[in-house]
Amino acid sequence: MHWADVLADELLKEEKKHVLATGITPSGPIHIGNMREILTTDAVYRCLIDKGGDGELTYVADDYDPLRKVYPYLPKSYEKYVGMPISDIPCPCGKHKSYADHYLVSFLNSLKEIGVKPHVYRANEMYKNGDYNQAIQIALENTDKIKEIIQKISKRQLPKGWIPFNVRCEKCKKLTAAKAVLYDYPIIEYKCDCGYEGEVDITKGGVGKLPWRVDWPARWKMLGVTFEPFGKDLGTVGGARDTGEKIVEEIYGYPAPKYTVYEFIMLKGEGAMHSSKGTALSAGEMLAMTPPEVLRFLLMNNQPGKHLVFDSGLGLLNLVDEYDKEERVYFGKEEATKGMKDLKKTYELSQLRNYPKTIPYQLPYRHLVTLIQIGESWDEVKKILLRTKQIPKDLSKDDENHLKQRAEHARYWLDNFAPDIVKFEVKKKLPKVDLAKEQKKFLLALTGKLSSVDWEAEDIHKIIYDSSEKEKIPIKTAFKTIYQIILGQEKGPRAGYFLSNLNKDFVLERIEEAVI
RNA sequence: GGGCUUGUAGCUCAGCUAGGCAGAGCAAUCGGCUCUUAACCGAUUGGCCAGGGGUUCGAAUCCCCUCAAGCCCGCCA
Repeated sequence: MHWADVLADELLKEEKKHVLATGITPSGPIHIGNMREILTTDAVYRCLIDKGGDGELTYVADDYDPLRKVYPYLPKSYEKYVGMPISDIPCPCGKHKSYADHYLVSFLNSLKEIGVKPHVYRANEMYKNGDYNQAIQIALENTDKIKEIIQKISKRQLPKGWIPFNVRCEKCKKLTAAKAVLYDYPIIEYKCDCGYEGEVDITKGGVGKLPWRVDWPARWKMLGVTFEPFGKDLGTVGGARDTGEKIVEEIYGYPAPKYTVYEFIMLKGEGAMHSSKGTALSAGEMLAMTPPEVLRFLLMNNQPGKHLVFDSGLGLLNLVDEYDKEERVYFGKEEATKGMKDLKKTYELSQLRNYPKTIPYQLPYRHLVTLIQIGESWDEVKKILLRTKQIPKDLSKDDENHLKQRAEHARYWLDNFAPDIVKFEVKKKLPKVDLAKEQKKFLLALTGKLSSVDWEAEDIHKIIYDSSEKEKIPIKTAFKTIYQIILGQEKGPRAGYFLSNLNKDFVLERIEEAVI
């Protein structure tokens, strides 16, 4: 059984409306590791609905969290904002409503692109609307109990006078600097490090925030959360999950949600991704270089507890191939190889929305990578594909869009991540090369045969061999010569296919020019 | 110190959430066609399933112990 089905079954033991929650703090670029949380939950959600359950997928952006420090990717001037809620800090690029939105908006766009549609909550609005007021009041009434729970389970000593609420100083706007002096419902008197002394009324929204270890359980109760996964960093004994479980049950009188712990995603060669350390690829970038169904496939095909290595180099091509193979097997075009697990479910969960009824038109991705380096626009690529009969004339609109979309991803990958070995450029003019006599002889033989041949990959391929044999030139030199005069480099894509995708007259003229 | 995950062919891994013949891909070797850019096709080789114990008619699979590796926690979230 697919892991998502196992989790969904677990939830279905209780017949009620399930709230499947995810939450991420948009304090930096949101990366694919964070995306795993959402896609994992989305998978369970889909399985739940498939099985006839009732559920909702939610995403809480904790944008009321204070900025912890000036991250490496921030200007030094942000020093003055440290401690303020990230929804109250100006946007680094100036185009968004706030610092939080700067990262959140692009992540929400990525979610849309990858086919996830959660109900989005913003913590700053929930606090300011007063949604948290009751939870805050209950927390403050139970200060001693909460303190005891946290101290006992996390083995952490909390300071004297600690209360489960961080007041936001009215003067310096920081959540991290004010110390409560006295609590007398509904007023908290406080003294801030900035020198200000004041009081806030907790029945008014947005005057402060519950600390994380209390905020989380409060939110479970408030939203009726029944399932929420979390990363392995939070899964540790004595961590927020442990204290949260106790707090939600004993203070808020609500059962702790079910969960799964998910592993991190490593970037090949760079270790785990951390938004704060800058070793992260943003979800946006990852999606720009990877077709969305393929990215989903990567996560759906692996249990959440398995750590993944994302290879933004050549490994990406293999991943796409693997997906395409899965697709062929799903539609019965190919035998399953042993080891393909939960093939049907995995494929279906990889789809953005509706499952296709017939197999989408497939073009080998590696070949597409070559083609888009020959044709500058999709129209040109399409022309080549039609001319060489690599796609049928009556290709459906959906299939064309699918290919076009893949071409865009491949293009982004080539421009930003692909290793040089797969890159080339068809030079508009003959590159400067000193050809040896034997190379010219080979070209002469080649051009004579090429001019009279059908412009087919196999035939061209054969002619290259014939010519090299006839002129007694090593085949390696023959290929090298072709690449030199067309690409200005010594290696290139498989010659037969490559040339057949170029215009015949162009190739003949180029050879002629080179021989002179 | 604690937690999680992993350990299966030379490499990367599936099989573990139904206990029932040990599996794939790549590499290697041989052949086809002098074969380019992780692209061809066919065949062959390759394993004490980390080690030990237990449960069972039967264990890679379930339980316990040991060893090794990776990551996380022991600031904040």
